Amino acid sequence: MPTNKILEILKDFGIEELRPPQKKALEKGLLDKNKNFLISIPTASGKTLIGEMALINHLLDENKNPTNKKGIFIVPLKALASEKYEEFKNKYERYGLRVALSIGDYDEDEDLSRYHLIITTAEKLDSLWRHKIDWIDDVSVVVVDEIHLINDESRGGTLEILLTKLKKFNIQIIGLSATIGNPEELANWLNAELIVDDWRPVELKKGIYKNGIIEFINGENREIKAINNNDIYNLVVDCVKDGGCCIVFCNTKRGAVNEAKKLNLKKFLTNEEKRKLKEVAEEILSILEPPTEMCKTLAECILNGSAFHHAGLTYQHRKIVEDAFRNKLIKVICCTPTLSVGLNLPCRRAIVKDLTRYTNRGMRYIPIMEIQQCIGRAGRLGLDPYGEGIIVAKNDRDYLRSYQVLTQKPEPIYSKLSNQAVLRTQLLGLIATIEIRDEYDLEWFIRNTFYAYQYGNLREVAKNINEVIRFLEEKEFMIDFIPTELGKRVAELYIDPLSAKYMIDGLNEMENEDDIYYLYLISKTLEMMPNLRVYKSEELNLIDEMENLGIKSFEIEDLEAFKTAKMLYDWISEVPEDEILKKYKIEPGILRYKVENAVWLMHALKEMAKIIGKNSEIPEKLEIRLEYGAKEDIIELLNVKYIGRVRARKLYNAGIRNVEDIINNPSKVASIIGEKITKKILEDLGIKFGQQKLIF
DNA sequence: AATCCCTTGTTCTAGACAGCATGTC
DNA sequence: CTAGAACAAGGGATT
Repeated sequence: MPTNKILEILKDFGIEELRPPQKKALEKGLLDKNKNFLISIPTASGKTLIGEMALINHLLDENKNPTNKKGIFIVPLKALASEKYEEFKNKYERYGLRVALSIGDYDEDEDLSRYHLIITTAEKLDSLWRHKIDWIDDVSVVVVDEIHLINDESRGGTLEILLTKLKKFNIQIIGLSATIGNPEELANWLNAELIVDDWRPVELKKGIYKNGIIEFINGENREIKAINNNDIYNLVVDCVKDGGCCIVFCNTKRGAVNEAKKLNLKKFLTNEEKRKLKEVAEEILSILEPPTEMCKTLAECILNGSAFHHAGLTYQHRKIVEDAFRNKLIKVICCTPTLSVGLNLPCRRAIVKDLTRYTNRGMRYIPIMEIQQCIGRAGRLGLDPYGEGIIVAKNDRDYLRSYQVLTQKPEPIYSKLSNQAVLRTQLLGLIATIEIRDEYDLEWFIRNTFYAYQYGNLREVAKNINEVIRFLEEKEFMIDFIPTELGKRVAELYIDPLSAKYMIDGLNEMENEDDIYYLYLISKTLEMMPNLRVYKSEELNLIDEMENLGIKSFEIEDLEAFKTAKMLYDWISEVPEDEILKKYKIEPGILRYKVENAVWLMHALKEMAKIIGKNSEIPEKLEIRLEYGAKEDIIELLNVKYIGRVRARKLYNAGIRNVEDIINNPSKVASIIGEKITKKILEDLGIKFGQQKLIF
């Protein structure tokens, strides 16, 4: 497809002129379908559009009709996938392209072969691959957003293996990356043309704030009027009173909340804004019934024109905060790294409060790349004359580091394939899908990884790999590179083989069938880490309870797993959410996250039980109970569409205990949960019953 | 004896991907 | 390498 055809399509969405990096990519042969690309340019400078041009080039023909080739767009977050899905659907369905979203908890359609453009995550694509996708040969282009995530300790290895697999096919790969230290290396490995550029649509002024003055890297200085002795407050007010808005990046959730509390901007709000903010605050309080402490704090901040944003918020909370910020109602968001990746949420002034962060190896500097991505948030196209990225330096050491961060190039990225958990999961995946059938395949595959490309010497990784291979063989996931039934199933379930082994051992050694024991088994897996912290005062009680269940090991990790199991038990016992949160000292978002993981792992445990011939009924029940957070007696009601834990409990207490009761007492049901919903439920059931009759 | 102030000790720390089933005239 | 806030506990002085 010639370039001008692409430009014509872009005009359909109002894009008249390309930006410099986009032009550069075209000049270097982006539309040559056999040429891979690595695009390393700043946030918000039009990376995605480069990927889109490549997609259009493959998916549409001269007459703007589908070519029936496939394109895949890989993003790092589910939230981002949903956002892109909506965007692409709006843009490309008019040409007859069928767009699908395929992420963990949501599938557009089981049969993705009918779609042209698939939006997904690396893990999901990997998982699809394990379930044997038959359409991979139709794929002719893959765009990988935030490809530098290959550097991520826990998830990078998966992306790397996926890319290594994709490279074997005749597929054009377009990697989109933030600015990184060693783009050449990554590009060479990908056999890709490299585009590096620092062009930005809005100028970014980088500066360090110290002693009441912002010193910009370009030499300018700006004195900040001190209203009080809170540096962040003064910086925020300085921006907000000119009609701007800010994002403050913090290194802890508590820090983000505390900063947000201190930023009272009432003085700068119009009455109209105050009224609307009140509505937003009420919306926040309506998410959870009753509202938790966190909800109340957030609502109070919002009345002041500020907000916090971190993993403790539920998705609904986050969405409300993000939207209110986009609508310029909320003037400042104090956040953890939740906002440093992905999401399009620009501001006029991005403030970095902390340069270090606590890790499992103690306090460490936050990578230059991450901070550059944070400050890259500054500058709203068409709204701000320029963006300001400011680091707050508390002392001389901070000042030096800030200067480094703002002027030096980011760290190089490194393969994280040495991560044992990733290696176990990935090698089993490759063996289960018969992509690796013997030692030669294995060696050949490893040689093609980024790891091998970077380190050359394979001796170190060979040791790791042999260990994993031995483990897989010993635990009967495979015999002589032939996957066993167990191995295949574990690969499909997408759990760490080590977790599968824990589960199987646990099921075999089980002395009783208490619900809590099953919850304990899944809490012991790596996938559930980190577990809840156990305080000294709790230890003896926990050990006591564990002994009664026949658990014999009382390492601190075991106690933590058991405490987590107890929390999950409370969840499925319908203990009110706010009570659970208080008791275990966590926030709503974290509870949801834990529960989501637990549902997945309980499903895996059920499958493990089936495979080794153990009772799978209890895990099956627990899976449903975890999903809804409910007791056993209302499971049947929960299986009915439109009935969740609250409606089910109401109905149950009123004597409606199963599907039959619903059908026989529609008016009673309607009086409890409303007529509209009852009608919907009956409609749904009617169809189901029709099908059942056919079977009889 | 109750209260207050200051010092010392202790605790705690970011984020977020993955599974589904169901046989068959 | 590259921490610092928040809170609890304890000691001593003051009222």
